[in-house]
Amino acid sequence: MESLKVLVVDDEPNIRDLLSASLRFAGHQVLTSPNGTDAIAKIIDTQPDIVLLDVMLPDISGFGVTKKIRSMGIETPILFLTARDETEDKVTGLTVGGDDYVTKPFSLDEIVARISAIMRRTGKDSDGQSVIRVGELEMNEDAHEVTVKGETVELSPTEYQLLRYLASNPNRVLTKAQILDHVWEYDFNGEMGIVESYVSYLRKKLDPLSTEPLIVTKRGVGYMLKGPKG
Amino acid sequence: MESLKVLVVDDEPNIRDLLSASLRFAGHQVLTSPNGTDAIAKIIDTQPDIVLLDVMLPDISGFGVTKKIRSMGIETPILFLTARDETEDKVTGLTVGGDDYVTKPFSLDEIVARISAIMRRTGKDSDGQSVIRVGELEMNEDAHEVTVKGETVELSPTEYQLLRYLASNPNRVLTKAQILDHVWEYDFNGEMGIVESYVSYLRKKLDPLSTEPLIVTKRGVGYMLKGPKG
DNA sequence: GATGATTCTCAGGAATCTTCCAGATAGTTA
DNA sequence: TAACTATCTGGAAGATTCCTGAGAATCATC
Repeated sequence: MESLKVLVVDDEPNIRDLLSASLRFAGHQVLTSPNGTDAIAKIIDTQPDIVLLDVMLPDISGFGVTKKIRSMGIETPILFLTARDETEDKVTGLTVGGDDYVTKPFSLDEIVARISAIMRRTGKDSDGQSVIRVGELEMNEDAHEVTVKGETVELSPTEYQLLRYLASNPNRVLTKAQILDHVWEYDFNGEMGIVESYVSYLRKKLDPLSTEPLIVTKRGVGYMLKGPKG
Repeated sequence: MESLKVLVVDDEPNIRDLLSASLRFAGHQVLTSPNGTDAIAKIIDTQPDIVLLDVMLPDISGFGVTKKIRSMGIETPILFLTARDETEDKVTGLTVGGDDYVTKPFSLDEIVARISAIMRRTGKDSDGQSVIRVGELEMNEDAHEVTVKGETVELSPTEYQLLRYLASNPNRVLTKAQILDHVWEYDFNGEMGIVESYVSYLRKKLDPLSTEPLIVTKRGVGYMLKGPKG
């Protein structure tokens, strides 16, 4: 995916920083805004490619921001950030067009994936690839479908996210800390042993179908998804 | 790697000196700071390329420092230093973006390697090469994979670190004392005989694949990794 | 509500790694 | 050649890391 101009709107500095760092690292240009009024001004002013918009803002709600800019003919796609307890009905009404939403707390990997999905749907992503291919493994992002040598594999949401993170970084060792930070929600405060458990789950599902083990353990370092020419 | 401006933040003078000396020797420009407040000021003031940041500081924690500077839009990558026991459950959020962490006690070689890795990932390293090549030996830093004449060799963490140190200084004799200081953790208080053991382990794994012995003994001096034209 | 899937923790056991030791080997000096 | 020293290497104890099954808690679905 090419570089995008992303506007992050959230009143919590922690969330803004988390997303800024992550998106900048992914190669995007990031602008931030702490409230609705400022956000509207920045959207008009800087014309971002996509807006990450918290629904609950101190002044104007994310809903209000959307109405405002849409009424001005600005069609920038929006990825809403909502608290989990806010009713789904309220949110689904918002996600017209290419928009989408994620619930807090989210995982960073999920945000990046959703942004890619939106850019694909709105056709603003030139080299948009919805299929991740690593050797015998294939992940169809649109269909959320995983196959190994053509055989479909059923994965739980967390399993899918873990595999996507590994498959996005083939032939590169990822530490358990990195995996935890990318795949699990940012407020997860459990042990790193859960990564081991999920790697175990994935292996049990994937390895029977592949000719050689896909996920290799680098003892003392982390895990790596082995691709061709590795 | 070109010369970097590195800020070392730790309240223990020993650690600061250890890292300073090591990084200066590696050709970097080093600044130090004993606490969080001073660190924030120095980061703003001097704009270092990377910060080595102890998590446990007398005033503001490493996390606090990170939040502060990130909220000011400073995206300098951070390498966190954490005690082993305080880590396991608190890793979440540490490795966001280009950041990384190492546990105390660490080995100096590991610090240098991690810095290189971060610089490669954040693209601030011009001649970023993740592969060390010495004659028939090849070390892929990303995959943590070692090959001799194309054949893969499985190494334990310590074996890998030792070989990396040797391979980073080809055709140059390294004393056992130097090797201990660079490869083993700074609080290691065993004998130098362990270097002999590990050299032996490496030879047993590497020599069967190479056309001539890779590691040569300079009796009374130390060891040397033999490269071409050596 | 009931059922089943999913997430997460925990603990035993397996596998690997680190470290030390001591006897074997090889190089050096008298 | 003999004695001495440095190095090599196999073995073993102990520590660490990883794997995986079992079960509790939570969530989703009917």
